[in-house]
Amino acid sequence: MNRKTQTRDPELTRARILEAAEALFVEKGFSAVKLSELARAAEVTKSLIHHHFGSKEQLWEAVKNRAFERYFTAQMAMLEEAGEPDAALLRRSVEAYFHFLRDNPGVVRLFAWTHLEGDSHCGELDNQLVGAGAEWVRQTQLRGLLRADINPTHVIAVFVMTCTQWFEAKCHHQHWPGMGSDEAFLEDFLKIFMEGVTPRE
Amino acid sequence: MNRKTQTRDPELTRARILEAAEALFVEKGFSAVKLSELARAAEVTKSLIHHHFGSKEQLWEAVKNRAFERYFTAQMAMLEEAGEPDAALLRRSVEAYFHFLRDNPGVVRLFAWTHLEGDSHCGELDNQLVGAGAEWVRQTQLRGLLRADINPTHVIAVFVMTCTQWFEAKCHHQHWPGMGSDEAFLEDFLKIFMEGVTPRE
DNA sequence: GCGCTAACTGGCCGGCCGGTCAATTAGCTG
DNA sequence: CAGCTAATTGACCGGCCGGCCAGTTAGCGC
Repeated sequence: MNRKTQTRDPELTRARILEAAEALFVEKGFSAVKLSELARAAEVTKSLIHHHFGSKEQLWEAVKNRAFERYFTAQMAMLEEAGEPDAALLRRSVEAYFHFLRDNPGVVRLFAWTHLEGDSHCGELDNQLVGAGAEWVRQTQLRGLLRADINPTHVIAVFVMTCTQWFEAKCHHQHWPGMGSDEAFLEDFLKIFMEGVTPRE
Repeated sequence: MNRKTQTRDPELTRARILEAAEALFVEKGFSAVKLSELARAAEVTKSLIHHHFGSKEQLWEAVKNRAFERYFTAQMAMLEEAGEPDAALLRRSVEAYFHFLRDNPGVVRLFAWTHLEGDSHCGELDNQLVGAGAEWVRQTQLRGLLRADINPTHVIAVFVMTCTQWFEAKCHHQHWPGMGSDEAFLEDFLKIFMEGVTPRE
């Protein structure tokens, strides 16, 4: 509580570097970031970055790991407080995921950079997330509350991908004629999605 | 027909540079590409690149413009050979778009890089594409063949975004447990999507 | 064939990139 | 308080980046 008025504080230094690095990497991607500007932004010498993280690449890995860890634990927490597997749960999951991405634009961009690098690490990370989600869908299908003729993983994938792309490509489609707000789009997507996964009477 | 055995051919040189540049930019993004490697790949001197395109930035713009032009005209062609506005047309449009992206992975990656740059140029380009598509949806809604309580632009957006993200984030979700092939996913997506936009009896 | 334009070449440049290193010193251990 | 570890500094490095320029020459109009 009282500490950190010292002149040296390696943990805080690491944190400052990580913070500045995440902001810059999120904005410009790995190769467009210069260590010099990063050092300036973190109010740290370039040498300190190397001292704490070894190289630019290793720092990039550290930034990604930290961010994806946060993403993962946040999703895991949502998952655990879920209730009975039914259509309402699916709807709430979509809403929660959409709003999580809206509130964490950095994660969305990090995912995008990572995809372009072809790095599949982030995908492996949420294997159990998707696995659990798909299992719920399957159970809901068995209870007759969702259409049974659709691969449960695909159900998860469809809403994850739509939400992700909405925020990832915002600059692309936000000026399309007739395009609505975040909430208006979410509502329309849910109309289509929920109707599409619900069994006919 | 016979020409191009000459020692000089500016058009072919430009084309060679554009070709090599597109391949490299698609793979690595703007800032990770070095003019030296690009020159080597195009079998051209670095000076020649500057001679024909001015700067690295201008070359990047030229590459994007050319690619998006191709995308635009291809979509426009599809649009013109469409028939009566009904649900079947919508389904065929989704299939056509999905397969176009599958067959043009470079375009998908260029879009992704462009989105991360925050460049909205590509979005403005297909304003009329989306406008026309939304208008069709609206007409189909008026004829009672699609649900009328959904913003037509959002209908277009949902399938465009799902298709795009499927290919953009392939490395992310291709190893998810239970994930199917391109065609299996498309089929399931169409089940959800078409059912979701069709009016109840 | 003559001359002009522009395609093309090779050498060069200033700057800054990521990274290293030796020296300094704060802060903990005993 | 001594002694050690590691956080921190600033000077420095080789390499290569994007870009420039003076000079050469192919091809075309006249």
